[in-house]
Amino acid sequence: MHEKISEAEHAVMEALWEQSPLTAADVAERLAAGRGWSIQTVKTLLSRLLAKEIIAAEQDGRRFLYRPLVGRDVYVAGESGKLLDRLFGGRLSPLVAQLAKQDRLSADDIAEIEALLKELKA
Amino acid sequence: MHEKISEAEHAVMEALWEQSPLTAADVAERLAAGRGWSIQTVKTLLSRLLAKEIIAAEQDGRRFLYRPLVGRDVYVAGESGKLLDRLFGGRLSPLVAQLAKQDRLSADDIAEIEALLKELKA
DNA sequence: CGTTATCGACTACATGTGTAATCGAATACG
DNA sequence: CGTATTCGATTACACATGTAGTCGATAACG
Repeated sequence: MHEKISEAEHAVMEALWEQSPLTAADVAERLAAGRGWSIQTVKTLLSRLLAKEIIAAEQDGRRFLYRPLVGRDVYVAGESGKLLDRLFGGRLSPLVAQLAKQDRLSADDIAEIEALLKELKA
Repeated sequence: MHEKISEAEHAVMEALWEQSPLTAADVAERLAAGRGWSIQTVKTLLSRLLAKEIIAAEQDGRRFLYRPLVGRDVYVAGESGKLLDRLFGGRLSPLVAQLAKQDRLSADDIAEIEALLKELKA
């Protein structure tokens, strides 16, 4: 089992999931928009992810190329599962009900989910 | 806007959402099963929640009776929304797809969600 | 070849979090 | 009435996290 990914680390992972391998500078550049971190910050986060064995680094001359060891789908599955377990007793329908109450479901969403469910029953 | 509720604090909140008002000792007793915290730990968490104005305390003789200031539904809505935004671009259908892939949807779940959606369209 | 930019490694430091221990006041028990 | 228990408040302390700065080595530039 891999260790916890913090919020800031998650931002780094998103960059690596979008494309990899990348150097620290690449990652920093991709995150510059949203987060405005210094390159040092990005390097620290990469080191921590490396220590947690959530990414791997391959040496390329003087620098490293980083790549994810954990797939985005695995991460997303874990996080979704945790939320469901913590807040909804592991059941999805209360979540759907909750989101409906928040008006976070568009007609398109509803149609899409219905199609998905129909697929599942088939 | 209220502040962040940590994992440990969330456990305390669940006790208070289930019943309130409660004394620190009551809360500790209810959490004894799952977490096995010392009473001091529970008191610290209550103090922190109080400082964050997530709960309120009403004095009752020498001790306090604690009650939530933030409803469970509000908390749950916030957490669900954050997860959806962070991992699914704010859309629900990819989450459903994800959970389906994990086999976390029983036939009952599917039926229930379909009923919910039908309701929403009406 | 000398200077500057850059690399990874190490260090820093405030704040949040988990998990209590201690303390002085008050109360309950005997 | 004296002692043990309990209360809330204050303090403690290690580890996680966000956010860098510094340092010694090296590479790129002029």
